[in-house]
Amino acid sequence: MALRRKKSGGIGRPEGFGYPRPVSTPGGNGEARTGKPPTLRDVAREAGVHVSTVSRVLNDQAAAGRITQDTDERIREVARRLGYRRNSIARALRTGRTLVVGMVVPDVANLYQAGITRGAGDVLYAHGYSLILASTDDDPKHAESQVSAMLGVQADGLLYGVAREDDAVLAWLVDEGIPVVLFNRGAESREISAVLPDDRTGTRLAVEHLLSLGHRNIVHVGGPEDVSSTVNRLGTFEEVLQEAGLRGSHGFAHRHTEEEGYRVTSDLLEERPDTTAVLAANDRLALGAIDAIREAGRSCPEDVSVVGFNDMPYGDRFSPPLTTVHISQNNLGSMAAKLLLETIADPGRPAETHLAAPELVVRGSTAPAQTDRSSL
Amino acid sequence: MALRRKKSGGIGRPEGFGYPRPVSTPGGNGEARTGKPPTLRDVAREAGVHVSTVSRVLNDQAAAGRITQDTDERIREVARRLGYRRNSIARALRTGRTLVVGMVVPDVANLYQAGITRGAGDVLYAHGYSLILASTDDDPKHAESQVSAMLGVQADGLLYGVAREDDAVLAWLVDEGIPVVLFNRGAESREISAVLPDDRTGTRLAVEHLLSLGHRNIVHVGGPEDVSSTVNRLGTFEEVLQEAGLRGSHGFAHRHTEEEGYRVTSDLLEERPDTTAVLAANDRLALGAIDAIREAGRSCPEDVSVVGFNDMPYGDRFSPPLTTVHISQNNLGSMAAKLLLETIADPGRPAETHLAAPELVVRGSTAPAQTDRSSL
DNA sequence: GGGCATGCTACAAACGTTTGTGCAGGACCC
DNA sequence: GGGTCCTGCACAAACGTTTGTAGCATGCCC
Repeated sequence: MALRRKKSGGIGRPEGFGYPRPVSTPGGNGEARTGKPPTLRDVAREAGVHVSTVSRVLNDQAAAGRITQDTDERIREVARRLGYRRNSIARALRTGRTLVVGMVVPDVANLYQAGITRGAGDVLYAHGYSLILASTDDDPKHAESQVSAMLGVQADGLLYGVAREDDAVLAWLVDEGIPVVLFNRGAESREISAVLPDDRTGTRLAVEHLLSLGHRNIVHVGGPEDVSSTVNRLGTFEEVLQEAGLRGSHGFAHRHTEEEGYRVTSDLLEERPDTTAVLAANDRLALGAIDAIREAGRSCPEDVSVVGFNDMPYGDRFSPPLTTVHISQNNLGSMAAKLLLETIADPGRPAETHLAAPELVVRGSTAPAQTDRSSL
Repeated sequence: MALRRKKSGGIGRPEGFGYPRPVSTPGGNGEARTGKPPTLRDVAREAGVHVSTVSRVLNDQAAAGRITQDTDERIREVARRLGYRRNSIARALRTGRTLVVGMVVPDVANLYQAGITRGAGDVLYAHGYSLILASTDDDPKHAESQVSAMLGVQADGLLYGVAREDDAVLAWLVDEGIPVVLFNRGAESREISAVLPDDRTGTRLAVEHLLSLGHRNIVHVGGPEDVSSTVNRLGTFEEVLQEAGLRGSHGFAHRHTEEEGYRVTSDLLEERPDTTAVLAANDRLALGAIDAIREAGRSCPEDVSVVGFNDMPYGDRFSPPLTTVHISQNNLGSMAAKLLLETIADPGRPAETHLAAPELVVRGSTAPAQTDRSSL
């Protein structure tokens, strides 16, 4: 009762605030305002025209001067007075388009993802779309139900950020013919558009940085084995090392969490005690790596350097500040959104893959290798 | 073409993966699969029954044994075979409920908010609802358009996390009679349910901690003036100080950002150079405060202690690790979601306000006050 | 001044569901 | 063995839009 009863001044505010009020101004309209919101029919009746005319006017479909200026204005005025708002459910049913897109991310509570969400959301909203969000915990089992929910609301397209190598959910999506663009992680298929970080360039930057600091015993903490970025980053890691005549060890984390970074790094450190640098596939893993290093009684960056990937927010405030590969989250998100919008508009267009340019940002977690530890 | 053409094995995966495939198995169904997804009518025709029967079966409305076991099974089988999925747009049109709720947060890219989103999302999904998300940048002007978009998709209810004192958008929402529950920030109105951090208790904990460390010259960095938590936190700050026979200065930030925290703290430090502790209304402001302290040539916590509020993720990794008041984001989010669900189910229920219990977590940004600075 | 083009608006059929009600046939009771 | 009740399903009317097409004026041309 409390909610429905209030008609104005609901929270004790003065009259005349600057926001649009779709409901009629008190006393401004003839028919008593029933509980139901006004429909096209109501507006039509009040304006003395047919609903189709109202529909066209309100959709700016007046096209080639099909409707009198006068009628047009009258309809708009009535609509405003009645507080008409289009029922987009009905519209969606009729047009087959919902103007909703779904976005599935590994973890909403991850800062890096949040930036992408932000970038995507901005462009989507600018185009009149709404964004529905789902978080899978980076667990493929969750992905299926989340995606199912999105198809449930008849999303016009999907932004899919949790692709795996043999991704059944993704296959399903493609099967269904719904527009999808991948972000963060790719799929082998070239038939799905994607916007991804440039893993290879980024990793090369990172490894070369480490090499230039004199590090020779470098290990790599990879992400889940069946994720494209893991594969690309590991591949490039080994490649660059090989070019330098070196070899590195690596391990795989099951998930992109600090705990996993800790676990994998601990193992690696035990296996290769002479390690002086670790390249993590992701900032959170890097954080875990730093924990492991400390746990092993060594320090970062004095004894072992760490470099991450993504440049998550606040990375500069950590102790030590994290050296990492920066990817513009906002750009990545907005590029993905734009691509999806284009795909929705023209489902037949060929898929394209965009690579977001990486940038190495050197901070406090990397330092020159101790050239001669025994001399200390 | 790329997207729509593929019918199976889209990304080169082996057959027989473990996920449900709503589309028919190749060759499994008689009628050619046209472009359009199957409807209730298709299922009905195939199963030789009326659509209403199919509808009831698929909605488990078979109620009191109204439908034969046999018919029931046959319908389900056909539905599965045809890959039928309910068109929730049509359903929403008919039922007037969309099973979508909107959530508006100040900033998606804020970790603290992300945790709340997470908590809310989990319970919503568990109840078959989808979550559409909007971020306002903590700018009331954005809020209006975002909320409008949510009403546009006919959300069944709203989780509103950006309430201000004279919040026109909120007033509008209440006017419209749409179920709303506030989180993070309250409104004066007792007619809207809310789940909020217990600002008073939390602030008291924080100030008492500072006092117990011997601090006597404490300043407060508040948030925007027209936000409930700002008012509550400032009020309690002054109250506790007064009980101790002290007085503190304070300033207001326009937004909850590091930049604003920096600005306000700088001003405060200049005004009261003898300050030895700052209580910030929020962790991000606290971070800015630390910046300001350093900029002023002093150090945290040695010269001046800082305590934040919220306990944002990674607060323990900052340098120095942040002493702050912990609020369980997950709980807060899930409580808000539950409350909203109840309100949607019964719009007439009286509003209730829940307070999330705070907990002081002492880390490295606070230290005992230098009892006698001049003696050093 | 009649026919024709043209400008403006109304008609009506969808879109895919849900759900109150109607109607058979069979079982049960007396 | 007939009435009554239940069981199991079908009918049809919405929900609020959009949009192809029809229709009716009016103005213009010849």
